[in-house]
Amino acid sequence: MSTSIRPALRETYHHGDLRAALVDAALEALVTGGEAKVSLREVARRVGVSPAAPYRHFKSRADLLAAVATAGFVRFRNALEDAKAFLPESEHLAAMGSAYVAFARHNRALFQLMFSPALDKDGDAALKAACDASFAQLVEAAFRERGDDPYDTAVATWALVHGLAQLLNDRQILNLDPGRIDALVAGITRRFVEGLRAARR
Amino acid sequence: MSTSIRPALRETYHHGDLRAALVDAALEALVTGGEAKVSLREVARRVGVSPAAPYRHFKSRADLLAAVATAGFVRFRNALEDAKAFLPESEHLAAMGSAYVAFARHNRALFQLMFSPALDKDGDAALKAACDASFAQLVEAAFRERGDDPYDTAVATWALVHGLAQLLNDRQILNLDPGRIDALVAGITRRFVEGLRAARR
DNA sequence: AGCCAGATGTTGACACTGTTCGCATAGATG
DNA sequence: CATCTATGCGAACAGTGTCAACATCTGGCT
Repeated sequence: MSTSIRPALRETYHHGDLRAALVDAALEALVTGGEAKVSLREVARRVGVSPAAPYRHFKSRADLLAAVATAGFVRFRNALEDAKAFLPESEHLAAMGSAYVAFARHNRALFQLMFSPALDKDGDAALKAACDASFAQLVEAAFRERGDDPYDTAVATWALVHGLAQLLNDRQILNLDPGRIDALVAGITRRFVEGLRAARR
Repeated sequence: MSTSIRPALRETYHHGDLRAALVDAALEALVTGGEAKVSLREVARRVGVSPAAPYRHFKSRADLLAAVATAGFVRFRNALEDAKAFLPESEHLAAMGSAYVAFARHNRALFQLMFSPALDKDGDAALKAACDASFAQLVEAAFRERGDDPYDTAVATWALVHGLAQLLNDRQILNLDPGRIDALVAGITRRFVEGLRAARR
């Protein structure tokens, strides 16, 4: 999984694939210490390289974070896709809703970063593409559910699961045992989808 | 409005109400430059005080941010309360939903800070209290709407508006002219509430 | 009134960060 | 082989959070 080849000391002057190694190290730092812990120097240190070396691959700290977020959106997209596979279309939206929240809960710091206001999505084409690819699936499923009013339906669904993910991650909702969270999320998204169908004309 | 009395130079050794002035300055810096711009030194500079002075009133930078967020939640609570005033109970939930999103849009940086994962809500009693007070109203209105299933209803409503606010603020939803956003939000929350009623047994 | 204790603000310092510069080296290319 | 370019190094700058020691003010006691 890790692209970092030489952990602390390396004998070759050039690293081989420093860029990927830096992103990996940043992801690790992100998981263990949160976004604040991801500093260029810290990441360089982990890879065993000089403090200025990352600048050959990233314009700035924000640029490194954007690369990490991009990697996150790729995983995110895959998670959403996996969720709906082998399921009838009628269950796609609910399944992806649950998967959306599950991803956020299992990748807390990464999810936070992916939706951090510090990221400049318009300035980074790769990031924007990875991000849009994730949501395209959600929108598509929403369209199948309510072709008569696809835009509002997509936005509402997206907002619901995104809000759930956000509130759970910020520990805003925690007066319940962790085991019941999955049931709660599944119940809410399911009921929401049923509500959509009931309102269909 | 501002508690800062002496803008740049002051003749008295003591400030008078430095704590409030610092919070005000931080709020200003937050609005103009985002959370990253809010540094203890910068804020001290704005108030015209030495770099270490803030430490007499705040344990750390995080502590100052928590104070700003607390002030934000007080405003937030008032905004929600104002929204439902002079309206029949049947419209409370929808009105507060719109107000929730409106507040987020009109106080972008502040809203981001209020829900920033960097804030330690459990560690700051005042912050937690101000935060809980805001949501208590939402929960109460949700309870009136669906007394048979209040918890899930409250969570779902909260998640929906929070997600909308978040997505709008992160410019995730922007393929529409600004004038129509209000209508979109109002439409979605209203339809959501109607869905709740239709599903009531 | 006069004095003292505590609260409040100042100065100076340390470690850490992002970022940039010029230099060194390795690998590819002719 | 010589050279060119990409990549890594080292030193330096300004800016930051944070702390400790010192200075000054203010309220309450006698």
